[in-house]
Amino acid sequence: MFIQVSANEIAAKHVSGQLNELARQRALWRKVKYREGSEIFGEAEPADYVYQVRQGAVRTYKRLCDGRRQIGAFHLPGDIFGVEDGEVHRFRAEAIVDTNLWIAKRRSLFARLAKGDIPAANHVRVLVTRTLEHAENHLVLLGCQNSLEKIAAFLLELDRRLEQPDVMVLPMRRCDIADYLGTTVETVSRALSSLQKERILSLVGTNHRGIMLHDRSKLADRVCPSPS
Amino acid sequence: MFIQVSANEIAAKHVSGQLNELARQRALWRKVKYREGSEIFGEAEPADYVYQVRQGAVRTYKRLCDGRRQIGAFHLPGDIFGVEDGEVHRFRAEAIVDTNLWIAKRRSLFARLAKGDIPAANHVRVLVTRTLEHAENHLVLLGCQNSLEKIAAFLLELDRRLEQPDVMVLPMRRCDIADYLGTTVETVSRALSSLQKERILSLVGTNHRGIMLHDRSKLADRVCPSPS
DNA sequence: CGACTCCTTGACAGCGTTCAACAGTAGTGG
DNA sequence: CCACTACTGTTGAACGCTGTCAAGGAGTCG
Repeated sequence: MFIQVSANEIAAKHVSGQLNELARQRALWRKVKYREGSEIFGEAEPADYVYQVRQGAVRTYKRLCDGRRQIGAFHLPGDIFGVEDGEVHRFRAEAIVDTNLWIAKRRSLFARLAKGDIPAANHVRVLVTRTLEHAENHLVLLGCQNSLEKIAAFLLELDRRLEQPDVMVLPMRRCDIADYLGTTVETVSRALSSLQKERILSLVGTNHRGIMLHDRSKLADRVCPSPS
Repeated sequence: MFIQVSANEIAAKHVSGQLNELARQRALWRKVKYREGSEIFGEAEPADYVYQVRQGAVRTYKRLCDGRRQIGAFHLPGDIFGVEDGEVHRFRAEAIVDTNLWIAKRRSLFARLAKGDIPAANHVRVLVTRTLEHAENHLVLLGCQNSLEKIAAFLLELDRRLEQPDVMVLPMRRCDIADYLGTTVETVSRALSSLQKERILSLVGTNHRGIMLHDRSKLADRVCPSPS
């Protein structure tokens, strides 16, 4: 759901043992490239494949009839997405930047489930559960947090997943962040500027896609941890 | 996630075949009663049991350190909840009113998974997937909808699940609705009053817990459907 | 009856959205 | 090389939705 930018290729450490096992059987997987902005699968489309990001980044989202959009997750190198229990996808998936994926026929995977392939079944359950856990935390963020807290939580999560790089380079635009956090580009921009004024971070590079965190503990103070 | 109020006992039609199969094996299940407001399980507590609502209603939620609360779901008669893939619960569960549950030892269920009980594994996957699907729709509601749309969506979902009763009686308080929708009691109250002024619904009964929908299509106009 | 809880309503302020203008960069073509 | 366009992000100003605070009504319970 977050970005791997410090390295373009996925790092083995980011793939759990179980996922590794699932992905290791390369006979199942096929390589596919998607250009920036192109659709990987649509909402209510048949869920015929399972995807793993190798390079680049993916956003999954739902859209309301009047154009409003809610991004459910960002998928980064190593992440597996598109695993559904039903016949169709409930989200639309697009490449945020030029992206390389591995895709696997879903039927071949589910055929193994039907045959009683317990490890395969467990893998699917783990993947779905991980997705659920992320969605649950996202609910709290959308329902309880104000705009500064949302941005802080977003940055900290990103920072954690990238293992605190010196500079994290966001592959997504401000409007993607806004639609992920349930706010607007202007609010995202103002929050980042505000944090920069407080010397908590620096915005660097083209379009300020790069972010340097100077004071992670101050940033953490801005977001309320989940346990009561 | 919504309330069964027209009948106190669960109706068979509300339990899918698969869930029925899981629940039918009563040898596994034990009956437990919870008083209004009492805790069924806590956040980060060991997930030793699986629960099915027989009578009453349950809320599951997370709380931030300063007291803010996000209700993830309401569980009604027939609903199974507390199924986790990990060792601990990620939500806290409380009885909204006096509630009767059936509980099953989780280990006995997961023992069957480990032994290669494919139907049992599928049941768990279906349950988790159903929870995920609800959470995904909830994300859109929290991230994209304004207060009137949230209330309208809430009411319509409730109405659908109750199969359009003449009067639906909410087991939850306004503050529960507010924390479910990411808003406040006052906003919930104002939205309901506003819809009543427009003759779309009537509030009846003690504490206005009863709601009669007069014009479901007008109410549906208030909420934007998900497909683009 | 009094105390309590829950809900509603009003007044007001503030956060965040909306609208608008502008800066910086990349890409294109003369 | 520069002009032009397109795109992204930033910032300012004004508005409005929603949160906050406060008061009061209605029902419940001891």
